[in-house]
Amino acid sequence: MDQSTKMLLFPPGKVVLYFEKGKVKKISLTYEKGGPPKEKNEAYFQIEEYLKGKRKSLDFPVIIEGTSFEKKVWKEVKKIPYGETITYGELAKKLGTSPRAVGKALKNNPLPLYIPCHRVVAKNSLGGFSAGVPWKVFLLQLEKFFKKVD
DNA sequence: TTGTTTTGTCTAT
DNA sequence: ATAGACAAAACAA
Repeated sequence: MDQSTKMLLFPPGKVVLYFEKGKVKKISLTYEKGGPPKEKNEAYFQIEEYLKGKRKSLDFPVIIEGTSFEKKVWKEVKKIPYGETITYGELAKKLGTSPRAVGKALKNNPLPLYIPCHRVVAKNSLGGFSAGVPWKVFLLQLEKFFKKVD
């Protein structure tokens, strides 16, 4: 990881991006305070727009490292449309595996937001979130709010 | 509602 | 090999 910087919007904290060879390798959601990003690049720009509700999909160069199973899960998660949710069980069914295994893979997601694992919820509750449930709640509400807007 | 069992994958012995 | 941990779900009572 050769660079990282931070950005703050109104959310629970700030978003930190880690790069390698110019590609985003890890996205970290924290609860610290921080200012806007000092480094401007496409990934920051897109995430900033996303957090303002002005952008509904993220697409920038990333490096994804994980087991083949995890990659399979993450790929499926990336298909979930903005503002919509799916349950661990439904996702597991699509992949021919178990909800428990899906949760485990999502927990390991190195690129939250880019891989929108916040859109995966439990059948009768929110389910968990590696960065903490408040972030999940925030992201779901953000998308619910901006879903209708152009 | 609450426990208890079932479940696939991963990590660490 | 095998045992234990999980961002879950299904079931019994």
